[in-house]
Amino acid sequence: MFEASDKPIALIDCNNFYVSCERLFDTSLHGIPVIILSNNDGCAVARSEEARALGIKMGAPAFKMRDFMERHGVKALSSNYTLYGDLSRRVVDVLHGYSPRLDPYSIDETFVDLSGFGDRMEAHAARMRQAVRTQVGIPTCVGIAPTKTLAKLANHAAKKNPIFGGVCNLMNPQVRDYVMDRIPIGEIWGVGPATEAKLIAQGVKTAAALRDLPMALSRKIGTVVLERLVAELRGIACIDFEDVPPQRKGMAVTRSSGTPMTTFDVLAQAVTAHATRAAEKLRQHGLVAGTLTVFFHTNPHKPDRPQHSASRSVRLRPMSNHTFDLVDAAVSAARRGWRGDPSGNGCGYTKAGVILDDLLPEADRPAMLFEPARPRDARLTDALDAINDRFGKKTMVLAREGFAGEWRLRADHRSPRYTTRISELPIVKL
DNA sequence: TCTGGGGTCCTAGGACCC
DNA sequence: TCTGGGGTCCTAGGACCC
Repeated sequence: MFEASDKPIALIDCNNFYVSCERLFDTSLHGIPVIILSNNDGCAVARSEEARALGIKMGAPAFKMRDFMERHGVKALSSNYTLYGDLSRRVVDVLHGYSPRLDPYSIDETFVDLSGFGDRMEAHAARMRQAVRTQVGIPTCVGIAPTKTLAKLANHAAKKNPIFGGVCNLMNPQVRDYVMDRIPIGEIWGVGPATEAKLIAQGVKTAAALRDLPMALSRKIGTVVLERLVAELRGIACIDFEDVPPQRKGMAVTRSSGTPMTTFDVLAQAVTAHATRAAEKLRQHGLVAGTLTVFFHTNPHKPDRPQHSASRSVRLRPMSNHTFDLVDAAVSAARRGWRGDPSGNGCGYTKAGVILDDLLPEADRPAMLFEPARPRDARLTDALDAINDRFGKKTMVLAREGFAGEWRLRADHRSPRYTTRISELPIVKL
């Protein structure tokens, strides 16, 4: 019924991507421990090898390790997604020269179809790696295997074990067995903490042991998801190679606020800003949305304080990507979820967001039997986008959003947007 | 005595990923 | 004082229908 695949898939993954991006423009960051902080400078989302060696964990809250970082000379930077996104695009541009079929998976990883290269696939992968290194400046590792899950595993091995020289090829069953015997299940793509605990309780500890788990048992432990994963480990491809990106299902703009939001007015400012940004993103992608959800909640890390969370959805009819439609819907949804004492003071919400669902290409938007008497004018959003594109984000905003930005986040240590802002270009001194 | 069964759709919540 | 943001997929359970 299912056949083991013999088509090689490569996964090329950038090493410590965010840190590597920063190091491209600031050589003083080489050889020292560096971490990149999440939005709001909250916790570590990327670490250099040196930071890893110090034991700094992914997701570690920054304020708890301030002393530790000072003692060990750890440099912390705010994240600069504009820069990372641009460099990511450049990496994919280079990869296009190495295979006709690419499946970009995340900001720092791309699956590459290597079928047709035969015995030369390893050498080809090494050249591809070198090209990214010299043309963009980012170090990478490559894993090759017959399924995506095994390619992830191969990539992991290439990163961990210098013996592979940056390219680990698991097309050979003997090499594959050797590696799988040594990889703990927690490192496998798709095995999170919950599944890991269940498997260990069953005595399953390595990738090889999971591969050999009977299918029926794997389904019992982790539904079809785990069953599929076991098949992938056996070399049976269950996760498609997607060289044309599928239609996206949803889109979200959510932010923590620098200070807790205690009045409806401030919450409405934040929600207005998020809905405005969500509308921009829709238009950039040429989409319209059919459902809008607003949520907000208090700080879950402070269980001793009063907690409240709310989520309200509205249908957008007609489906829309117009800033005014989305802001109207979002603010009225927020009002329905708002809970405050009689004087209007709320709980102190620390996070709010706008989520859009039922996305459709603008051209496929269904016509309404009764269109609104005065449809929103697209020329207005065109002008808005043109101005903000030319003069920078948030040059023009709705008054409702305000400029005070009591809810706005911190990013005290962000590096310049070297490659996407003329005013922030690096300066070369001769 | 005995009170249907099968199907669809929607939503909330869990798990996982980077 | 201070703990990210943006996604996907799956399941269970309720509402509803005939």
